[in-house]
This record gives sequence, structure tokens and C-alpha cells, in this order.
Amino acid sequence: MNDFWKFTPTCGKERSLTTLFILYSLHQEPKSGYDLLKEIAEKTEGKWVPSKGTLYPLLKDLEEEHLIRIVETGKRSKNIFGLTPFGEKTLQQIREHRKESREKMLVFKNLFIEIFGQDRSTLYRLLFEIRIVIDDLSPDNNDRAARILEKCIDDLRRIESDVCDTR
Amino acid sequence: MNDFWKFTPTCGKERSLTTLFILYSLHQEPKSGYDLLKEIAEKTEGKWVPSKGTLYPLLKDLEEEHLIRIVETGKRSKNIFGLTPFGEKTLQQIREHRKESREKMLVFKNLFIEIFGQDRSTLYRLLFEIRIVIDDLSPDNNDRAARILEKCIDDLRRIESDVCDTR
DNA sequence: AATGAACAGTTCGGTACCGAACTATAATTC
DNA sequence: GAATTATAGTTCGGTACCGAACTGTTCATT
Repeated sequence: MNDFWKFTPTCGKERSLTTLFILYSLHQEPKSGYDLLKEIAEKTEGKWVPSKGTLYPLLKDLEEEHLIRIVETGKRSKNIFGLTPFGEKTLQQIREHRKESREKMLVFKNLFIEIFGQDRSTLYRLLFEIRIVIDDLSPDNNDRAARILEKCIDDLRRIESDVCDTR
Repeated sequence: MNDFWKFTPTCGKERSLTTLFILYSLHQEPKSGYDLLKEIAEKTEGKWVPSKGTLYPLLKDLEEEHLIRIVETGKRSKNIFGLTPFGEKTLQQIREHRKESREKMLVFKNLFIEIFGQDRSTLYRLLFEIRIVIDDLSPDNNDRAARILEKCIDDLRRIESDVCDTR
């Protein structure tokens, strides 16, 4: 289901999640292929690390498509990549489609939880509802929402401590 | 990143999410390939529907591997598939690895939200914290947790209605 | 009876990726 | 200085999937 995790800018071809991560990461700061691998390994706790056989050819392709460019070379045939203006634009357009992407994630999670989630189905469903309500809030209400969520966390944590106290 | 969404039973080869869905769905009740496609389309609101070119050959493969079997044939060369005992066992073993699978989903979501999520970072982080607290609760406390979450939803919904009232 | 839609399935060129095996070089350790 | 480790990159057979184009059959509508 690689094609499921595809993201489309307003104009241009759809991009894989690996490409998206590359664009996003180089948007933060230019770096080498090796650095990208290390970064993704850290961020995902080693659970997802694109293989070198994937990454290096993909960097080459993205360079040929003028999304990224080599901004510096170093020893050991090291290449430091940075985004081009076209790459910046593509990344921005993909991120603008945040709603569609989040919907994808939502149906994916729903399915995932239906298959794996058992004991917690009810609670997770309520979490989803919270998520939906949050998404509909206008940004002005972030602070109020944050306080409500923080109180919720406190109350939930208190459940276990109440149980401990009654033992 | 098909290989990222791979699930491993205790013994036996790792399985794709499509395979997992098939096993899960046939575990519910036997059905045809066409029914599987319809079901996944419904559950994902059309966002993920394995292609026929994927599903039918995969059903054949799973049959050859004795995970599923044809329990009935009908008109139009219709085949109704059901799980075999081996398929039931495989499904059960994969679902037993729920923790690893959920960890995968968590790092995937974190990455996803880092790339796409902006306005709501704080709120989503709080949602993650709620999730972590929920995961640590013992099942006995599901009801209390559910009530807390329900109240949280009410409070969040009231934010918008408060705003509407003040206009 | 003819037509269109729904149901049901097959083939295969192509994509995105994996991972093993490979090459190369600089830095660190002994 | 030699050995080891880390950094850096390449190639390509293979997997899981897509989707277009195809075949076929039953049911519903006109």
C-alpha cells in the first residue's frame, strides 16, 4: 500500500512519504543522505529507516527533478543536499493538503484499531471524537482546549493513584 | 514502505496489512473477494481499496499457503473464502503482538504530525499524553476513564457553543 | 429481447521500496 | 602502522502493491 501513502501537491506528481520526509527534513536544514538516515532512525526509534538502496537513488531522482540540489560536497564523496525553490513550493503545497492527509491517517488508524485494538476500543473511539472536536475548533480556542485536555490528563492519572490509595 | 507495515506471527512469515485485513475480515465471517473489496471501501470511506489485481492473486496465494480456503462457490464463478485453523492461529498470533504494532503506529503518527501538524501541535501532544495514560490503565478502570473522556468531549464542544452565544 | 449495471475474476507492466552485497574513504583505537 | 569503525555511496533481484485492460456471468431495467 505504498500508493495509499502518497501525497499530491497542487500541481505536480504525487509523492511518497519518504520523499515527503526528505523535503521536510531538508527544509529544516541541508544535510547529507547519511544524516537523513540517522535522523529518521532517531525520530522513529529505528522502526522505520529507509534503506540506503532506497534513499540514495531517490535523492538522485529528486535532484534530477529539481526538488533538491547539492549545496556542498565534502570528503568521502559526501553530498550535502538542500531544497530548491521548487522543492520548497512542492513541500508547502503538500502540507496545505493537511486535511486530506489527516483523513487518510484517520481511516488508517480506525482500521488498525479495529484489527488490533480490543480492550481499548471504547476509549480509543472517544479519543477519536476528541480529535474530531479539536480539529473543528478555531485556532483562537487552542488555549481553552489545552486547559481542558490537561485537566483530562490529571483526572485520568488520578484514577490509578486512587486505586493505589484504596489498596 | 510496504515493509514497514508488516506483521509477524510468532512463527511463520511476516504478513502485509492487506493480508491481515483479509484474515481479520474472514475471521468475522466468510465472504467473497468482491465482498472484501466492498467492505474495505466502506470502512475506509474509499480512501484505501486494494485493487482487484492485488486482492484476487493474494487470495489465491493465501489459499495455497493454507491460511484460507474456499468454503462455498456460487454463480458467476463466485468463491466464498473462510479461514483455516492455521489462518485463525496466524491471525491470533499477529494480534497478540499488538504492542509492537501500536508502537509502529505511534512513531508513524508522530512523524506524520511533525510533517503535517502545525497549528495543533500542542493539542495533539496532549492527546498523545492522554493516549499514553490510557494505555497504562488497567482494564478495570475503563468505565471511569470513559466517563472522564466523555466529559472532556462535552467541555470541548461547549467551547464553540460558548463562542456562538457571545456573538 | 436488448442493454446496462453489478458481480466476479485474470494478467502484467510498472512503482516504491527492501536489503544484500558491493565499493570507497576518513577517523578512531590499539 | 594496522585494524576497526563510522561515514558515504551503488547496484539490482526481489516483494507488495497499483491499475489498466481484459474476460466472463448474472441481474435489473427498459
